[in-house]
Amino acid sequence: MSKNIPEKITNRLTLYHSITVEYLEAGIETISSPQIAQRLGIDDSQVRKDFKLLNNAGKCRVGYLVNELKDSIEKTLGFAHAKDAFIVGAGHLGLALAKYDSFNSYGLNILALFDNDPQKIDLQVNNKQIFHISKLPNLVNRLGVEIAILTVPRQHAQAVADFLIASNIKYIWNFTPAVLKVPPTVKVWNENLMGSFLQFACKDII
Amino acid sequence: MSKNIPEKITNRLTLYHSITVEYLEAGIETISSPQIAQRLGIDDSQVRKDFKLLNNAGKCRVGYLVNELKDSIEKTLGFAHAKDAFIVGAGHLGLALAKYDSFNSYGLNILALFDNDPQKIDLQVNNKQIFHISKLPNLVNRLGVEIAILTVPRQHAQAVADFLIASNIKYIWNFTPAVLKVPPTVKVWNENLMGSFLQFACKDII
DNA sequence: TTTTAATCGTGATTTTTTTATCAATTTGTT
DNA sequence: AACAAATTGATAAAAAAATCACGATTAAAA
Repeated sequence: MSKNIPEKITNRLTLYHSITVEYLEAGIETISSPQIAQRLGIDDSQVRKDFKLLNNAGKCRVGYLVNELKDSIEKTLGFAHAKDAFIVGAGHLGLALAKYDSFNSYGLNILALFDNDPQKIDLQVNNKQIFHISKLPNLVNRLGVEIAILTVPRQHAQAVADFLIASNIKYIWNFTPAVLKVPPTVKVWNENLMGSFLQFACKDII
Repeated sequence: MSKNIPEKITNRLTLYHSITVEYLEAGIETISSPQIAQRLGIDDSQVRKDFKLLNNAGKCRVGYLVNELKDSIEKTLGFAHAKDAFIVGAGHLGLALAKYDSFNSYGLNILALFDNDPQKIDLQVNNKQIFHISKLPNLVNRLGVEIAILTVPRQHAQAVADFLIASNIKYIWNFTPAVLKVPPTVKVWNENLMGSFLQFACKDII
């Protein structure tokens, strides 16, 4: 799956996907590229070009079948290949992500949370247990989990990341503002909330 | 601020900024473009090109002064121009964002939260009060707030957005997976968490 | 002092992404 | 049945972004 689709296209595909979900719920069966383009404020030929990746023909004067479109986006983006992950840091953000059920339908399976606060240990969030961080290495190895979602405070981010790496975690989805130092064998994906906001803010809010 | 800096560059600038914060804390006074580039896995000439935007000369064989770099990134990205915002939806994600103090230093000032759950009304989070959503239109006008951070469940996203727009909100930072329908006078910034994850996942986790 | 190696600044080149264009097709309308 | 309008698919053109390449500069080492 996924011959390394560029970020921008992946991003647009997920937006198209959200729109297909909405159309299906509304009982609408077809959708056209200009409709989608207008909704997202982009060019309609861009939409059609993206759809070429999906091997999914449209029909002149009608558009695309919403359900086929949705399925092929899911197939192309690999929603089906569920990947297991741990959330590290059971603060509000960690809990919010644990409760975010969309993850599941997008192929991300949160198995458990970890924290170092004794008060939180053994609580359940959305059917996922919170463990003490010391239990992580063992569980990583037993369950073969490779992905960690890092939601600890910035000051602890690097130390916790080092611990995750020593425990065999291979992919870190980093929600902290720290820029992690990792060996080349480990991949980091920075969520960078502030960067996202500033992109927004710099556009035209002065 | 900001003569409309492209998204990608803004994003990199915030990453550079995080690194300068870290270097300052470690007491390191200079940093070179290859150092930064290696850390982020990008090309060093890219870093230097980005820095040209900052009007901030480096020194051959030495690099850039960390504190100057930090200041000019902050100036260029407009951290100083604080913008007020409301969080709409006091679930875990809303609370997490309300507690996220970095927002402040990046020029985003969260004034209050809103929800429709009577249990939550009047609670305080990080010195910000939770109001009933019905109080929002009045407060928007009294305080002149233009930005709303939308963290309600997907099913309610469009309805709440409509309400925000009717209340004079001009910018919506959308953390829900819904693709909002808004008039051209209103700007939406989609956070699109799943898109972000899939970009990560599609890279090489099969 | 001279040499060496690291780093900057920048122009040229390549690659990627976006936008524009248009013939062909299909549906609904007259 | 003929026509008008909307939409696809494909290609070409334009714009934007990333990478390469290299001379100039500077700090440290020989």
